[in-house]
Amino acid sequence: MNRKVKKILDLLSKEYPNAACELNYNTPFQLLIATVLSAQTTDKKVNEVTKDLFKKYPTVYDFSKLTIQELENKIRKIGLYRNKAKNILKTVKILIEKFNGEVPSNFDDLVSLHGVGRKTANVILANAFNIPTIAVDTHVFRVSNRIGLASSDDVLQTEYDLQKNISKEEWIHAHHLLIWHGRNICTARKPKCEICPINMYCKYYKELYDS
DNA sequence: AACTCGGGGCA
DNA sequence: TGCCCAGAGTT
Repeated sequence: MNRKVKKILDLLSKEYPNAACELNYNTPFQLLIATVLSAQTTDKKVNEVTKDLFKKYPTVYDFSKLTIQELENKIRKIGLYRNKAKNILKTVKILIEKFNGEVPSNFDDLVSLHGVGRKTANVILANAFNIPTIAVDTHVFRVSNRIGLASSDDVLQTEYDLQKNISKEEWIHAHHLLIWHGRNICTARKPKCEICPINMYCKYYKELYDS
């Protein structure tokens, strides 16, 4: 990892010691469901729904007994609930029929599931299977672009592949730091550059300051 | 590349 | 009220 990246992550870590993924789950399957649900919404909302859902339907086999209408009703307070309910039940069927009821632990199988794209697959690989990767969502992408850390998620992935000096846990923490930073400080509109702890390293802020 | 899904939170 | 959101699928 290059020096600038490390310095930026150190600063963020010091500034936001409690930044972390807040999704509630106990198993890879529950993480899969929670992550599919989390698209275009917040962890807080997802947890409100999954708390009751995972208590009554903890496993993939429990989910397989749900009808589409039942699942829609249970996740209705989250947006996009029709698509998500449909995708989840399709995925549950595939997990049972093709993957012996287990969540697959490789990228290609994960993205073959309904409702699971590149970002969700990486979240599952990193958090459930201890596999080095990083999920690039809109926040990570935006923050990375602004500070000149990377111009694409592939570059961020490469950054991770190249460095072997920090643990997976540290890198996942770094990932959550970037997301937290993107949601709260480095927002898409009206970013709070004046209180940003890493503005001295930021290409976006420098251009703003120069103009 | 553009469009759609979407209820709820917040200004 | 209007705007926006820890994406993915379709056209």
